[in-house]
Amino acid sequence: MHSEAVASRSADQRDSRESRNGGPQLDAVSLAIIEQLQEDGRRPYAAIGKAVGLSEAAVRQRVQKLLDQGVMQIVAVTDPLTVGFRRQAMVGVNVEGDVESVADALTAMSECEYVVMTAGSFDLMVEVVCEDDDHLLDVINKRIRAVPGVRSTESFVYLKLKKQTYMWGTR
Amino acid sequence: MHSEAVASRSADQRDSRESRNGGPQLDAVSLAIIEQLQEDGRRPYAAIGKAVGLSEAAVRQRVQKLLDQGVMQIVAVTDPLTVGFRRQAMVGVNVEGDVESVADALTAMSECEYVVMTAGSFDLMVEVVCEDDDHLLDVINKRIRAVPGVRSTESFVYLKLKKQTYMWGTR
DNA sequence: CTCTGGATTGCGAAATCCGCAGGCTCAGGC
DNA sequence: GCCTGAGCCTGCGGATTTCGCAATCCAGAG
Repeated sequence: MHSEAVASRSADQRDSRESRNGGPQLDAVSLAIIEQLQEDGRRPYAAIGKAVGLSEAAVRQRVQKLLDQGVMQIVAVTDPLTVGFRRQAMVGVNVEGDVESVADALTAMSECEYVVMTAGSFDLMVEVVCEDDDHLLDVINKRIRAVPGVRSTESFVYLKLKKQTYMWGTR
Repeated sequence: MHSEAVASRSADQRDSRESRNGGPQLDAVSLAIIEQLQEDGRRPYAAIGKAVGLSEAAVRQRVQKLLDQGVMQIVAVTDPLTVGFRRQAMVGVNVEGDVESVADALTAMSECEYVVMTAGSFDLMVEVVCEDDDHLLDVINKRIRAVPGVRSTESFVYLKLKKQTYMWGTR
């Protein structure tokens, strides 16, 4: 019962996307479903179906597939300050040797919330979340710098978080 | 709706010791509830209640309060690469004059997912999410650098996202 | 044309969500 | 002591949602 124009356009996007990253294809309907769940992760399937033009069962099946494929996850996110983590920092890391193995080592540390390999004057950027200054100092100087291959680090302690959204996939 | 509540809540508060904790303190039970919802944002209230030792209705009331207070939000999060945003970058910004007004200007840009004021060799760090290289180039060189007060920028283009968790409040 | 595999739909049963009334505890005022 | 109100929890019935499954649709291959 729904728009065939959307379906044909999604075929084009599927081809171009798949050639880039080989990941699972997302058509316009799945994107709309994700958008709904980015507004409210507990929105009922029937309400989502009404919004995107699908039956409740179809939405449920697609959501389950998106979760199984790891395309999205539905989770609670919190403001770190209100749950007792008073010090955050972005840490730029320079590596000699294999960058990926260093990234894996940092990924294994629970204080590292966010690890990304970058091009530029840093090889890695890492966001660390700590309870206080001592904890932060310990993580940066004793844990991160102790990883084999880490040549140097530069820290940017957070003073104020101005914006943090989860609207990936929309716009 | 108001999905940026978490970040915007602490926006206009200063260095009062009390306001640093932002909202209300969380007891162990609320923390346990958050932990449950960080594993699965759609977990039924009854199952959460069984895990934390509360009735279904009590869990429901607490969750609603945590959402209303902006302590947490339940949302779908995705890997930007799999939903069509192929270029991301962290941008360090140096500012002359009022840092906060520059931060507000960047916050208003939809491509800026994440804006934080920092101490260190950058005054601001901004995460930018774009569809392609042209888009990224345009945002950095034409939009960000055009903001009054921006002295210089340095970009770190993302090569590979290694870790992205939402486990704040656990550990 | 037929067949096949994937996606969607409809529907009944089970589970969950929701609002509300009532009970319990703890401070604070009289 | 006694009362009162706020805050939190529990129990419960009805409305809503989720779940599993069989049937249907549809495009593409043979």
